[in-house]
Amino acid sequence: MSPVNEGRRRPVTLKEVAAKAGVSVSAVSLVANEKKNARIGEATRARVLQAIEDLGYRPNALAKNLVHGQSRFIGLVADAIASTPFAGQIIHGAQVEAWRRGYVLLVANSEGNAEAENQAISMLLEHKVHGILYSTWYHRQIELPVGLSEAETVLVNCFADDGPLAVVPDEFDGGRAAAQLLIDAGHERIAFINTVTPSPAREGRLAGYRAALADAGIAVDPALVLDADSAQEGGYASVEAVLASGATGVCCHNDRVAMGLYDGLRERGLRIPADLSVVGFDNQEIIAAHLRPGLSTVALPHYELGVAGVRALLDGGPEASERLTIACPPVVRESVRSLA
Amino acid sequence: MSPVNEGRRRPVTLKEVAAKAGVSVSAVSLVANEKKNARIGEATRARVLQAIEDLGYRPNALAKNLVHGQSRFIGLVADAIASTPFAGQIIHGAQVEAWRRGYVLLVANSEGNAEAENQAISMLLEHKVHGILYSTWYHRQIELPVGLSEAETVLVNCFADDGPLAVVPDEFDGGRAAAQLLIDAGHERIAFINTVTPSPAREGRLAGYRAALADAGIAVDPALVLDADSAQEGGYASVEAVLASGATGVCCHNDRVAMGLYDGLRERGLRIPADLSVVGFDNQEIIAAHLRPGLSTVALPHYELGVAGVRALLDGGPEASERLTIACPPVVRESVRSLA
DNA sequence: TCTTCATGATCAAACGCTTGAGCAGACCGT
DNA sequence: ACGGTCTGCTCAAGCGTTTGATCATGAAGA
Repeated sequence: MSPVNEGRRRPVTLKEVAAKAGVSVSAVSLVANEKKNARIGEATRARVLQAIEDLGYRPNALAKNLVHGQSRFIGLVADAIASTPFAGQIIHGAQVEAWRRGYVLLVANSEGNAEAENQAISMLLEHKVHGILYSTWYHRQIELPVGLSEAETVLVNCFADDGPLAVVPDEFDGGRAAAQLLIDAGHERIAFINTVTPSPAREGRLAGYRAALADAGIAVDPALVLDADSAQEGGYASVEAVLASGATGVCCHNDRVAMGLYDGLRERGLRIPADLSVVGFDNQEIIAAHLRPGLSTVALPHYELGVAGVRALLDGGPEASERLTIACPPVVRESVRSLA
Repeated sequence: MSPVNEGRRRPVTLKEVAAKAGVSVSAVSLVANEKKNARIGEATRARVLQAIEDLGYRPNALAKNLVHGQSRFIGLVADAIASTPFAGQIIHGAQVEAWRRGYVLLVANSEGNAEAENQAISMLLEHKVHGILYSTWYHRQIELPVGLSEAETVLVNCFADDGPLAVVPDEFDGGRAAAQLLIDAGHERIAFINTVTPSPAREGRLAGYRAALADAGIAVDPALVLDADSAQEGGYASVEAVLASGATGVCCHNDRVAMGLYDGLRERGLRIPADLSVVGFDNQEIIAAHLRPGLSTVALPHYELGVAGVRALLDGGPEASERLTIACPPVVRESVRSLA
């Protein structure tokens, strides 16, 4: 057995500490938890502390929870931990906030599989989680899994009819912010490459774009709203249309579309932002920060969604069936040319 | 209170089920767990099952664990859940394998902060995890956090001197596979853009590349091994050098470098793979699959690392201080031109 | 009729911890 | 000298389970 594998016997219990210190279990418990109004003499306290130290005692969180009738667990079920950094950011945000309040995250992923999902939820319930955060990697409407009704639930990045409180990104505001980036730079003919798959992102961002133009006194030309697949290929395929539209700037449905657009433009020998200003959406680090030129975009607040989710769960937050929207802040890089 | 918030009172216990069914707690326990050699009559069993159903009883996993003296938890500490999809894939792999064996993942992230990390480990220990998976988002050597010695540990995607068993990607094999992709296509003058920061990836992949060339009877020309920053910018900056080297194919230290290289080549009006064949490393989905043309690369087996980590933890696996290497399989797309 | 002996179910202890109640002794005031 | 108050600590019940030991019942075997 290697050196590092030493010392891993059965965990030390309160009882053992008590024996070693020559006091009762209660006394040790009192000392270990630094109970305010526990009356323990200095000498005894010191002896107990010493014993705890010597034995390397670690409280048993499970037993503690049992006594208190409530665990310090928060369950988080995600549908796609692996595929994108998005879920990771939600997890991270939830993690940090949960910890801050003395809670621990129990992570389960359902990877789109309904059965796995039910199992996951069952498992969370059996661990008597304080509540459950149900999250999706892209903002969408969901069918609420039945098991969820057994626990306090908050939906993160998704929502359901008649469902519990949902924490979602403010797509409208994001769309507006994206367009505003171009408007502020003096653009007036601004195209919008939207995705074809219906979603809150599709409708919300477009509406935001329209609102921004309207507010700026720019007429919304339907010819400037283009359809495309929401991946790189879609952006690439839209180059012709964008150029034909006579736009000087374009908002893309997401960063991947923008990336495809970059490719297509470059192939035609056009430069960004000299020949066309481009704005993305999502602020997907690996893309946005490293395209040439850096892509100005609007961030999807995944981390904040996680934080807000935990907060809503623990604090009660707004009533069920409501939506709590989180702002999508613009991120300025170099893909927008100022016409001023 | 909304409809979905109903019915969330204190969880139903065995005792309540027993009362409802008119039997003892033991009987219910026996039925609920389908104990093989428990002698319970058909009638009673049915009655109990009915009561369980009616009351919506869920066993309390915490209490179960208490009795058994061991929890079904596996702790996973990661250093960068949020930033890349890599950690997500490790988590996912670990999740799936843990579940398969009836374990649950307790995820903690340290985000590089030593104090947070110690807290995280403490928390895991207090929850009496069965073992801990300590993972990093890129393959590297680490200083083993002290707390880890208190639990069975497996390092994932990292290793330590005198540390516990480490599960890591086989960089050497990966480097070889990358080069082989070009060799098989008939290339003989193959460049290698390596990173400048020392790491197992840097040394391992290069060694693999050399070995592949040697095996193919191709002399290794030091002038073909280039240095670059390991992000898009590095690849972009290497274009000149690669072209000057007279190489017909190039292995990049990672997909991001390849992405930068794509950019640089395109700016010079050169086509991939017609003018230059490119091979990446990492198989970062969002990049590799969507570049134009699709990037042939070598996959980093993060998912498998997670799976193998859990397996090693639960099955004992090889001795401590050893390394378990996981293969990096090539992923063929369209960035390599066949010279045959 | 009186042991056996399955069968069906219950008892009670234990897991590690918390906590209100209780108890012995020291100290105070009268 | 005696009740009262404080201090320092222990008791014991209880959290929701599991499980080996135990017990009551009726049927089979002698």
